[in-house]
Amino acid sequence: MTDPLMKVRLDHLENLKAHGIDPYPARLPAVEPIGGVVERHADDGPDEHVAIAGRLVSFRRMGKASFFDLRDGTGKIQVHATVDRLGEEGYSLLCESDIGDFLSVSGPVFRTKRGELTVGAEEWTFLAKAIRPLPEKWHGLKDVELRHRHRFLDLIANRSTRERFLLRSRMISSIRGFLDRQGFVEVETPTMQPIAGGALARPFITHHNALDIDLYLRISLELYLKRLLVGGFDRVYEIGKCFRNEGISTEHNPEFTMLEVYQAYSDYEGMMELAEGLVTESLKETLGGLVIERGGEKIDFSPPWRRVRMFDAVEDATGIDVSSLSADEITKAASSKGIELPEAEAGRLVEELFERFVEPALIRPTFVYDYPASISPLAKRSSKDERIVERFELFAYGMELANAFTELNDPIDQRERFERQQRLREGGDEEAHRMDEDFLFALEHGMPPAGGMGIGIDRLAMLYTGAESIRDVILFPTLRGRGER
RNA sequence: GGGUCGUUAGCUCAAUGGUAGAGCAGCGGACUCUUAAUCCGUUGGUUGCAGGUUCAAGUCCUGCACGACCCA
Repeated sequence: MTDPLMKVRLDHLENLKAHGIDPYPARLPAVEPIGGVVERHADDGPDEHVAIAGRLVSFRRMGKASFFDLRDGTGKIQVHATVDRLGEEGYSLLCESDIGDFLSVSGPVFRTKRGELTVGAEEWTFLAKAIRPLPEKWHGLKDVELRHRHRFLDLIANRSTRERFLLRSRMISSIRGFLDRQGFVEVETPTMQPIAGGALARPFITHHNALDIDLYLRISLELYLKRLLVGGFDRVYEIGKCFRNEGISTEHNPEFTMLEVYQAYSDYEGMMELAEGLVTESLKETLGGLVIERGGEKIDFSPPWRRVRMFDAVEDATGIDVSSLSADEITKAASSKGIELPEAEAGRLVEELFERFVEPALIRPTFVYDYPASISPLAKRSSKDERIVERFELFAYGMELANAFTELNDPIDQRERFERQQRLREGGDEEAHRMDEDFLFALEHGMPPAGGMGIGIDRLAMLYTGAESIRDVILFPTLRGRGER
């Protein structure tokens, strides 16, 4: 509390109290949003009195008269204060306000000589004191670390940050609207689960004291939503946080938001259509068009989107025929082209080649379909080739946006897949899927054929907003702790 | 996990190994149509932390913390 800038503000606070003014009153005069006043007076509005409230964002003091700007969530307006109308004491107390304080003001609306819409203050009320200074008004807050660590300051100082998160919010609303109109039911399933399944990833672990059991934070929504398919919810979705105990990058945050949708009596082709419908509708609603420009490239989302088999995409990019699905052959062929691959099972090798040589080049929206069964333990096998599953991932701007499949509803095959995953787990693969008897119990009661899809909401928001890092579309991204602030 | 870069006043940024500076904010003064207000004056620093080299370190070296980007 020795900070001199805080000292000044605390002195101002004490001075308010000395004049009988509560710096943090519980009640305030009735006010209306600033945006409404601005809108009504867009061109020569009514001659009226208004009452508004907001944060003091700039001050221009000129002796016995002053201008200052108040901002609330809807807009900003200039206020004119004079000794004539407020009296010596009222005026000088008002002028002792600091940038960042909250005030309410009432009086007539008028335009200055320069045409600026202004409220002539006849009365004012102090609403809340800020005892720390706000970031500088002109250069704003640029330090990336501070912007993430103190997002509230970023939101105050940088208009574009506010806009970005408003856009994210509108995007999610439009997705909800689209799914609701299609008859999908929104549900909520457990965040803390006895077995974290539905994806291949390391979970976070926590402990419930009263029950004395370990619980995992969910890594996907999948297995509970499929239980609901068994239960008769034919069209369900959930938008919620998932947690993966993995590294952090421009595309990964330990907690992130997923949309998962399940539709009975559909399949992965139905999911492709659903993806196209969902994204194009929400793009139109939030951005007003289907073409967005990212990194100097125009990306057209007009359907239908390109579809390419995973094996063909890998072969096109590397010249390696991976359709044999033999780890030895793939490793040898890669090696002859100077590509070193880790020792792994064939499906993993294909995935590795895909991620390295294909994914970054997928700029326009593309469905990559038909994946190795070995890396997709929850997807239904292709009727043509049992080593392949009916699965696709959607890519755009080099990012994975969605993952979908024809859901595996054969409980016997599902049990075998889990058993295979368990063997990988015992072999040291921490990301392999766990055996989930409770889920199998549900499947054994019969699950309708269905298509299911997961969409990374944060990634989609990156695409919509043009953000280069996932941290720019998450209000409070995960950061390492700091001793003090 | 590896590599590269960064961290200087509340904020945005300067400073050949040689006295740590500017703008904005703040403080004092002038000013009743300003709006990045203007004019005069002025305060403000453990240069991320800990060591080392040197007559001398914000600057060079080592380690650590935090962050950004790239790679795995």
